[in-house]
Amino acid sequence: MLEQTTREQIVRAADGLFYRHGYEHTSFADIAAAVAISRGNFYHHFKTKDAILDAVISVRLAQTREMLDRWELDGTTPEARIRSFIDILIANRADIKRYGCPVGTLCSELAKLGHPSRPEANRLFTLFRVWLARQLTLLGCGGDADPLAMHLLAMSQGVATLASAFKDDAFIAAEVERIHLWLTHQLKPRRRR
Amino acid sequence: MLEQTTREQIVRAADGLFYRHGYEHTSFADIAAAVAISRGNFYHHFKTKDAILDAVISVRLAQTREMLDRWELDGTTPEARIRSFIDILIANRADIKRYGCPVGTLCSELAKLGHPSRPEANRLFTLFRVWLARQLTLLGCGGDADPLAMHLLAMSQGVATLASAFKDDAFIAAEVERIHLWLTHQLKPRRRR
DNA sequence: GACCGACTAGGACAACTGTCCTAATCGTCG
DNA sequence: CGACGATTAGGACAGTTGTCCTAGTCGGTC
Repeated sequence: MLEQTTREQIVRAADGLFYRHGYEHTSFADIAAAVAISRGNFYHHFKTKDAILDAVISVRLAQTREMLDRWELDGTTPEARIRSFIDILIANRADIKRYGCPVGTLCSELAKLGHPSRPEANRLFTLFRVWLARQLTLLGCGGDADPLAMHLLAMSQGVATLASAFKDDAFIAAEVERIHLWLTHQLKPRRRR
Repeated sequence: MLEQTTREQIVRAADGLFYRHGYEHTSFADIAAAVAISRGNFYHHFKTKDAILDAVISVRLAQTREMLDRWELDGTTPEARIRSFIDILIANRADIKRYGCPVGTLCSELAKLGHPSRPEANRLFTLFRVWLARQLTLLGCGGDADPLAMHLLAMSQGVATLASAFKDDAFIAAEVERIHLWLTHQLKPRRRR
């Protein structure tokens, strides 16, 4: 952890810059400056800008899988795990207010650029989608699990977009509470049947 | 309508390109090529790229006001007007699947660029926000009108983001139905009190 | 000590960016 | 007709972009 290879440093710096400034608005020079290496050295590790993007996406995919696994272990019930997902809006609210959701904004940008790595970025969404659907299936949602997972994803994306536009903490808190309530209402009737 | 000034043509072309390819990814050359004029002529109408963006935003603001006014006239009840808003997700689904919401994606991009016109772009959101809040107030939502308006905006933004990522018509239809249902449930208890 | 691959620095390269200038053309009005 | 402002074309300009090359340094292996 203390010692990082140059390649890891590059990916980490690019990850942050892509999130904060966007993929296209981040140049080779920006990343090289952030890591304090020369552009020549840079080229030795990554031949093209797209290659860096691919590396960043694959790191994000790995980190997301880790996070979902952690929630799987820490949450005693599927319901608690889903609530972990909902609460990232609170935990990351400072960054979300400034730069939006890292997944949503990246996918949106790559869509507009018509970038070949777009499908790879979308897998970040799919990761959350199937994980949420699995938790919902465990709760007995059956065939509705996937639509409900998509609905949860959509709500969190919407909150992130508006939180970034209006920079409103109270709005985030209110929406998160609303989503928690929605989940409660969604589950209660199923238990009684 | 048949005869357009060069300036209007430029703004219209820039509007479309900013939506489809993003602001930063659209160059002077792209816009000039779309209107089939020289870059020199271009400069005669707009001194800077930011000036074009400002013109595009102000046109979008005007068009949005027009649309809201039309809904105001066409919708016999506040409820019907709100449902007009919800249904734009259906009406514009083809573009939304490809490029996302014109308002949300522009605001997100300008946020990452730290662009000075960001507040102006956010006014697009505010237009919808206060309009929805007014309709909800008319329905007797009182102090909850603004939070409910924000919730409606958030849901539509979330649907647009995921629709663009997954390109799924059925998802859009299901979410729109869900939002309509939410509105119904939101209003019924208030009428009885 | 000789050697070799991994790593690094610095800069070259053409293409493109937004910006700006100059000269020519156009339609309109006196 | 002559004059004038609005419009247009074409290109110059410096700066930046992603890409690539060459030369040098370093650490470890025969």
